[in-house]
Amino acid sequence: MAKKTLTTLQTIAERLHLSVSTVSRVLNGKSNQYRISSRTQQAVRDMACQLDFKPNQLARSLRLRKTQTLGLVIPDISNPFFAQIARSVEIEARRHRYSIILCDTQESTELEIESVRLLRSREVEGLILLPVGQQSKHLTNLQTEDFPVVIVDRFLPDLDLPYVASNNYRGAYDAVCYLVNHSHTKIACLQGLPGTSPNERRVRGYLDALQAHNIAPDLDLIRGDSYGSQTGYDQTRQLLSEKVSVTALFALSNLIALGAIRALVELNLRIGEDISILCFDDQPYLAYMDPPITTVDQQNTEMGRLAVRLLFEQLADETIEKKNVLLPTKFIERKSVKNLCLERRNKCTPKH
Amino acid sequence: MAKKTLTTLQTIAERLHLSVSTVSRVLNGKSNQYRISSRTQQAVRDMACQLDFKPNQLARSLRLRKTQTLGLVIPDISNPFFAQIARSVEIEARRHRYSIILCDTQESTELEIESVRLLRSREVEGLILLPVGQQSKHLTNLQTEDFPVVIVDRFLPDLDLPYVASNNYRGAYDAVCYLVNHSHTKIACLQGLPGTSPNERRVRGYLDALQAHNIAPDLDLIRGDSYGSQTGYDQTRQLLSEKVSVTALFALSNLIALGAIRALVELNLRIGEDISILCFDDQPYLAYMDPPITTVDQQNTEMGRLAVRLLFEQLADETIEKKNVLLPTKFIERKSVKNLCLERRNKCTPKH
DNA sequence: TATGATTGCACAAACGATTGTGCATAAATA
DNA sequence: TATTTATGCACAATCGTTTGTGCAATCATA
Repeated sequence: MAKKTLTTLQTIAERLHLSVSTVSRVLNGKSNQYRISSRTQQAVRDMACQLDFKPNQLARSLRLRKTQTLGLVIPDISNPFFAQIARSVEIEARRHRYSIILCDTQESTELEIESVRLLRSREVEGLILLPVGQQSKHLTNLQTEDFPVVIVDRFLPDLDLPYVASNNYRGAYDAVCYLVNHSHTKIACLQGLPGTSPNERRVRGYLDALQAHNIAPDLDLIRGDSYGSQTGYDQTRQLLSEKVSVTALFALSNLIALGAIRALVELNLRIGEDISILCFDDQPYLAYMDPPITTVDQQNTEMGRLAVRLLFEQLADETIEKKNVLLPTKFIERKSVKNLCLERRNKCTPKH
Repeated sequence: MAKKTLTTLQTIAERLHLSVSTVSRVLNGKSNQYRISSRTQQAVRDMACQLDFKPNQLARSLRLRKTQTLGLVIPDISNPFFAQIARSVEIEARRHRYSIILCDTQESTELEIESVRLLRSREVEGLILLPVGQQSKHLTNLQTEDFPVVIVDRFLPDLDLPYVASNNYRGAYDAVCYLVNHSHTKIACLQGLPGTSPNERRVRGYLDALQAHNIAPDLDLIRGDSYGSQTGYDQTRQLLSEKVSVTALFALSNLIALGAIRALVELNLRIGEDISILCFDDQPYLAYMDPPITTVDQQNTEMGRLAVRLLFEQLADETIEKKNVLLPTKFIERKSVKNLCLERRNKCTPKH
């Protein structure tokens, strides 16, 4: 028997010969404020429980102008890096009794635009936005209209919105220093999507680290155009057919590394011996590869949590100054980088 | 300048000296039905565009009793297996102009109960539910109240709700046949969470495959109690310290496999040589391990898509008979299983 | 016994959209 | 010209909540 007539305040009110307002007040804990007798209170609560009353959040939100909902816009939820962030966002939001509407933009700016519009149409109170990152025009609205939003991971230079991201520059800088300290000088950089901030910052870190060690960067060693594994594979094959002298690969994402590794295996190159590799984004499996891959880990969980926290600060206090946060990365040394010459050890400190 | 007074139908109506109803009808394409002059139509459209009118979906949903929203309840969105399903659910839902409210239950039945309640309170039109899977009491409500829902991955025996899952039995059966055909007889089964349907079906497939080959199953070779990597590690160490004769490990999830692999490496056992391993859930990285791991792949994307499709069938036609779907798995042969004896090759067909 | 304070609740207006019905004015027909 | 029909829109109810205000009935006080 489907109970098709859903329970509302009205249902309860009628059964008890009360008004909806009274019922509402009781269930919202405003009994004292409005002097509802404890007999009535009990009756209302009992009936609500008996009928399994679930308040209609739509009506509530409409009236209150508060939806207790955040929008989460993400380029690809199946990417573990993003999924980890999504998880901590959801958990942190739930702690505040907020729900998450999820939009996967499939790395398409068009879908991103549509998603933001949709979410605003659904009256989310704020947005956690992981932008595709190559365009920002559509986001300036958010800025000018002062809509609560926190940008995560990829931020956009000409946009003054609060963001939280890894300190990609520093992470890359340190990683390359590590390579150099292991006597690598011919280091290829397998980059992700050019024009996106993590990529640009990492490339910059790569270049600066080289220069800090008086190694003239060879721009031809910077290859690639996406964070995916196919790029890693293609570029590695291409590169090694041209530049046989490369001794190390610096992959700017774990997927790129995965592709590169496949190429290396096909080329019968032993990782950590014939060629070294080091990549961004630690993932559980990287510790189990043979050899285990040395990585630059990002604090994904912290990133999500912090984003939500910054967003709530905006919601609570509209005049708060917009903060930007760069989270430190963590270098995880494993066995994929060979020390070419144990003698040589330089000091290494970043420029910025 | 924050435009704090948001644009509503009223705003447009006032500016044009029209009624809200007229504006609403124009924007909903009912101009002809209600004979709105084309001059008025144009004016309304222009003004809506000029003011960047975004219809308040709350109000709309409340009135229409349709939220165009589905709830997605998932045990752990950071698990790539679930994340892939989530992605295809989101994409398929969006194709139908539906949004997804995401709830991560953190593998807790309690949070699952709370989530279902919350989502119903938010008036989602249906649920895609990946249950924690060991309790079903709280889900019988959905059944008796005839609330649209599709269960994914883990289904519950005493619950008559439509589900979509992999054919775990067949997948496991085939996998074990493969092991047996490679002359393994001492095969350990590193299981996931007992009591959950995928686990039970896989274990059943494992047992049946052994018996089909006249190998008496040793129940002591079935170990473990969770889908995580720690279990894989612990159980593998424990097992190999007791049962040195085991020649192959059948891991019921990729994370379990990962843990097992770590243990094997620590024990200086060469995978595919000293010991063989085979696992459920293909993931990109498994092809890049050394050696590449042979797996039973599940059609995650298809699972998500199908779940949404079944849900929409329910929404469209309430009298439709509830379908259950088992998707075939795909065996992916790589190099982690050694053929102990090239001579021996048995025929192998499943019992069910 | 008036008067005032207190108790306990109901009425009604919002929130922003949709939609059945009604009512002018204009055009078409008799 | 009188009547019908068509045109073009407005009015008001509704979805389920929340909340400011009002108003009886009861109680305490003078």
